Amino acid sequence: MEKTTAIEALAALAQETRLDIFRALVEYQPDGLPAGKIGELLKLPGATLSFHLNQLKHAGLIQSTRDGRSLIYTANTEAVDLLADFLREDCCSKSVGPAASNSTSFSNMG
Amino acid sequence: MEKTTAIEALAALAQETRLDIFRALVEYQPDGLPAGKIGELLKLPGATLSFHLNQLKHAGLIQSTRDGRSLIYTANTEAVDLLADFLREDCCSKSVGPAASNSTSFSNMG
DNA sequence: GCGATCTTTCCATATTTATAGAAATAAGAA
DNA sequence: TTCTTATTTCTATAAATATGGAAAGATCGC
Repeated sequence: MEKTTAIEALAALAQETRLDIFRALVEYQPDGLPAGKIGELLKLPGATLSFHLNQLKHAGLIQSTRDGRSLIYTANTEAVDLLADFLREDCCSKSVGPAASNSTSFSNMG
Repeated sequence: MEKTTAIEALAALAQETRLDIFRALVEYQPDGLPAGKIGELLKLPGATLSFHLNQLKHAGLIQSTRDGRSLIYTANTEAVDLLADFLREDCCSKSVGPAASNSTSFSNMG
């Protein structure tokens, strides 16, 4: 996962309203929810909701399909899994770096 | 992990400069780096660096210890692991919720 | 087409976050 | 104590993000 992609996903989830929206969509997997229902559940005015849905969509965390007058939003849980992988592997996991002077070096193993 | 704690950690990492700082500290685990060295590596003015270090510290992602005139910062990789766990488990993992009408229901298993 | 419903975009405004120079604080050295 | 180095806090400012009313765009039923 690209660093910039990860930052966008992190930023998208680093906001209470959006995290709540996303969790609601995860809860209603795999059917998803129409925008109006989300706004009803979380008591959000249309414009505010739409703004946050857009952020989540741009970050690749949700997608939408039209069903008549409604837009059904669904969570892309795979994107979250990739983000978790990024945090653990590409980004921030424990590793022995240049300045390491740890006493439990395994440099003469195998 | 609390939702608010997770949001603070997500917000802390959702910013390029801070993510870079954190990654540098992970790379220099477990010794860490003095603030000045971080600023030198990432070419950041003191005040800007200090601002971001503070954000990361408040989010529980790094900590500091004094060594003479220097403050040595170290990454708290465990916090990132907990954040990754939160994303996978408490928050956003695939699950069958209230509205689920999936055709691969296991309701009459076992 | 017209009205009703669902949702988005437009817009103004409020709030939060980032940037960085300058002054202040902390600690060791002379 | 005074100087030097390392870092933070103060302060102002710029930039990005969030909020929500009002208008506009889609879609359906009549």
